[in-house]
Amino acid sequence: MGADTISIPRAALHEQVALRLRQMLVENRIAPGAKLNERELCEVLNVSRTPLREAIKMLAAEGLVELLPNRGAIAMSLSETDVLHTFEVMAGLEAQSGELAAQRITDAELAEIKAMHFEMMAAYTRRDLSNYYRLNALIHKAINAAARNPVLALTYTQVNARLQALRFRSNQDEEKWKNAVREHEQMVTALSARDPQAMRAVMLAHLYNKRDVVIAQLRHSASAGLASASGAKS
Amino acid sequence: MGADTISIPRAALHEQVALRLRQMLVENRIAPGAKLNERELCEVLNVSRTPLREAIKMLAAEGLVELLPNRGAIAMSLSETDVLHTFEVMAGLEAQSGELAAQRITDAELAEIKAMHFEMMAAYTRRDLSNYYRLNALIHKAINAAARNPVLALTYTQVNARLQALRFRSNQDEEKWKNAVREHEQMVTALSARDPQAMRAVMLAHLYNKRDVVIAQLRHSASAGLASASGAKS
DNA sequence: GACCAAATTTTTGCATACAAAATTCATTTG
DNA sequence: CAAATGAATTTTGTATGCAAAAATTTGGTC
Repeated sequence: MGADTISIPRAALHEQVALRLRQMLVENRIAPGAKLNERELCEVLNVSRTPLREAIKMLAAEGLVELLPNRGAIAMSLSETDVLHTFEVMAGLEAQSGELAAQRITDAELAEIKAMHFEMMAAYTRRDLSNYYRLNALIHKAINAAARNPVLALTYTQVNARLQALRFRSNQDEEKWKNAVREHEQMVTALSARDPQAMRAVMLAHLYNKRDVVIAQLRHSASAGLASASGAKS
Repeated sequence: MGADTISIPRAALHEQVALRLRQMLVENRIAPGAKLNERELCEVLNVSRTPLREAIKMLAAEGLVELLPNRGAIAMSLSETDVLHTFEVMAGLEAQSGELAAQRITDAELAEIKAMHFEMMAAYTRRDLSNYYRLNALIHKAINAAARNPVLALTYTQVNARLQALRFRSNQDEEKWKNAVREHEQMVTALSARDPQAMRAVMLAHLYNKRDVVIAQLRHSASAGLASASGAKS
């Protein structure tokens, strides 16, 4: 995708608005199921309704908000079933991404991934959750890049966007974390061996474990008394 | 304006506009790489610029048009590389869809797919291309439905939308067609046996063969002298 | 005759205005 | 007092108007 000409003057207002709305949704500054009031958002973002509405339509196409006829838009809210479905797709995409990466990765890319892996191990050893997550995301991004398929990368990004909202920084339990780390080691091994099938298997297992962690946390935080205003449909 | 508004317009205008634009793009009534002139489209569709622009933003998020800053939108055009990448993703999605379908399909769904398969075989025997394609699409849709994952189905639809424009005029050669039919038979077999791995393998092979057919036709029609205004960047 | 520059026309982008629908609130009635 | 109904307000949906940017034409110069 175009990381090319970053024109200084100004980048399309509706694009900026879409960007900020995405942030607000992902950071849960707009609660799932909450209505997106145009007048309020106009004031907050200091734009008129036209670019705001155009941005909302884009987010709707991305699946981040839902359009209700004559009733505006509401922030998407994921039921547990939705999360399961989304992870199922993510697992397939990551598996393919890993499979392709094992076929196409360059020595330089592999070296960089190994380096990041060691950094991540350091963060893990220190129980430095913040850096662990940062490096984790970077590694997955690097694997994606090594797959050399921009359509796959875009699809991955779009599907992943849905899950970003429930990516809480809370620490997972020790054993699950240990498993995740071991899976990352297996990734490096499979990539080094250029073994697509091994890579696919590791990625699948990794994503399904991630799914279990998220689901467990969902259930936990749901029972933790937070007013579950989940409109959960679909 | 507004003397005779054609239909019963009380159903989200921008949605209707998006639908019609999608049709026009998929049917190549708007050439790949061509500029989408707002004033013209407003007249053709009998709407003002606001809902038209909202629809265009949706199509941009779907990847069907490309937004150029201060220069409007152009119809997406796929380079051969883009087509290869897209088919790669489609193959992964269909493979997963088939795999899941083999695990989850009901007897009733399977029976219906078998019935459609026989109908398709009839169309094949008669060399009735139109009905063959119709039934082919229905079968793939049914497999998707049997996978019981709406997120997967949506992702599939979105990625597939890009290829619809190409798949329009594709009469394949006899041998390739025979292969496709054999693969469809293998699908029915794998589904009947509830064999996810076999299903995955068949779907992968099927999609990659489809890819080859499309690429071959692309090259053929490209050399056939039509001045292809390929913009194609990604 | 060709190439370049300035002015005009188009076209896009954003803001505002108007209309229809939905929500809210008050009044009324059983 | 509660429920229902209808008016007032808010909110969404669409059209139009205005400013800036791009495309096009026109005029001039070499």
